[in-house]
Amino acid sequence: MNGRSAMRLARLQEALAGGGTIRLSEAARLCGVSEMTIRRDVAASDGAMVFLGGRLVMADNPHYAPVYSVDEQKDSHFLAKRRLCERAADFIEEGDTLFIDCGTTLLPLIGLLAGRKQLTVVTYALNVANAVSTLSDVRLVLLGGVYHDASQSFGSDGMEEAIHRLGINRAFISAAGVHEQKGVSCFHFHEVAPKQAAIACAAQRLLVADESKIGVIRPAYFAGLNDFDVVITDGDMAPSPESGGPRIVAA
Amino acid sequence: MNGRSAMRLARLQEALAGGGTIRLSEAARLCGVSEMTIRRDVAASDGAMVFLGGRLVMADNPHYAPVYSVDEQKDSHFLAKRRLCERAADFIEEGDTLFIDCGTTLLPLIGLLAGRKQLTVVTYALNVANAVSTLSDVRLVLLGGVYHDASQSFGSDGMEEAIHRLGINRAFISAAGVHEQKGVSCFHFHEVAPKQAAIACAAQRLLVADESKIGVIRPAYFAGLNDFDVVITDGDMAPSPESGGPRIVAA
DNA sequence: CAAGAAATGTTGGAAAAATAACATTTCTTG
DNA sequence: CAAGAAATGTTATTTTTCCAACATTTCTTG
Repeated sequence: MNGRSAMRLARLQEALAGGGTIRLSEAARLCGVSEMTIRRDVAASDGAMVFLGGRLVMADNPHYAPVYSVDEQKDSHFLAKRRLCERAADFIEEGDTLFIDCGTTLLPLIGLLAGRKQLTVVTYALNVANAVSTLSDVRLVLLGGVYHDASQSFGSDGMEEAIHRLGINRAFISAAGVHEQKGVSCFHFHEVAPKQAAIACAAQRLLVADESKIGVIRPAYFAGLNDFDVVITDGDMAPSPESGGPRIVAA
Repeated sequence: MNGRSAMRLARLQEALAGGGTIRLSEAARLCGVSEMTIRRDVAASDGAMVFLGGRLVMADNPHYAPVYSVDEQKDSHFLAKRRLCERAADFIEEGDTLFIDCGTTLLPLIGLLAGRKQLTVVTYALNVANAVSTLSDVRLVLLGGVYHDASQSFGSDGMEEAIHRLGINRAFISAAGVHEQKGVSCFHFHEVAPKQAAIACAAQRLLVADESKIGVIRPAYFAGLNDFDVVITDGDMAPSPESGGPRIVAA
């Protein structure tokens, strides 16, 4: 890549910063070069932008929209997650206020909310909020704060309190690690407070985790298995022997 | 459109709810029909989804909406807004904490923040937050609450207080109406509180409005012209005669 | 300023996507 | 269940996008 090429790329990236696409022809005109040069610029760049049917788009940085793509196997567990979310959606009732955790596990759940009546979704995740914001008939409450890139979510001091002020029927919680003895954990410590607050005040607590999480321990512990009413998973989990443990739903 | 077709469309829409795209071939496989049928489904539908270079996308996904488009003229003021934002960006200094208002006027400003050091952006708008979230070197604080579709922004009781707890150097405020006598106004009442709070505590207050807003009055009044230190516009605005009025910057 | 290198433009053909036309299957309905 | 209609599949054609090859221009550097 050369200096002028970098300038052009920066200019285009600027134009795309607010989202959206630019036609190749317009990009060329905007930069005062031929279309071929724009193509070459983009091809030689770091992949921040890509062409999609003659239009220039910001590449799917995971910060925005995860691409559903089976053959490209970007997310090998997508189909599993979808199945899990279908099971999870069965628990939802009309008029519910749902807490939906961050991560990609619960994203397919959003699609299943379309058409349901009188739902409210509470979340602290940007990707979840974006998905819900497109559903005109679902109310969205986003718990704000400082943005954390790694988990596409927000954290703040007041979040715990904010959650307690809401009446949450069902909390759908995701996790990076689920261990029979060592409990449920995630990667990022700022997720602990909102997760715990949601678990503390929701009428029903549902843990959703695909098999890759089962038997795994991650740095930030946030709950024991018994803190959940339902565990939805496609992994190996022995049904609780004694009463009092969560109900295990296989997907 | 027929029943099964509607089912397929719903299924695809579900898959796209989390954002992203589906290849035509995958969509066909997902629905168990040929690619041609999917094409026909989408063509006969209400336009909620569109094809973009062999991929299916939600039409309202701002990530894939055409931004700069001469023939499609979706936003005739795009170039003007870009110019305004270039002027606005001149005021930004290293280490600043910026309040950025909702709407589309200030969106091009985000692109101009890339590469600047030590910036923090405070906003209550989802589209602004999405744009900022892609900039790895800019800190983002999103003020959450209940989502309002019309302005793609959030509103909550505690927002005023939350803003007052932040140290804001510069507030970039947009408006739907700017009137010499009747002051500055917007469409939605929930925007009034955050705008006023930002104006109240920012060290520098900048109003950014293209010519279509000048001389216009909208339902929700939120400030007088004298509450601003700088007004950046490409419209007709007489420079303040007496001292004390805002500095007018033409773009 | 000449020679070489790098960048950009132009052109033509390969690949992919969009569309049209027609064949086949599936669904109604009497 | 036969006839017609609707839906879907298949194939061919057109259009568009993509890419490689070569031509031209612009930039370096001695």
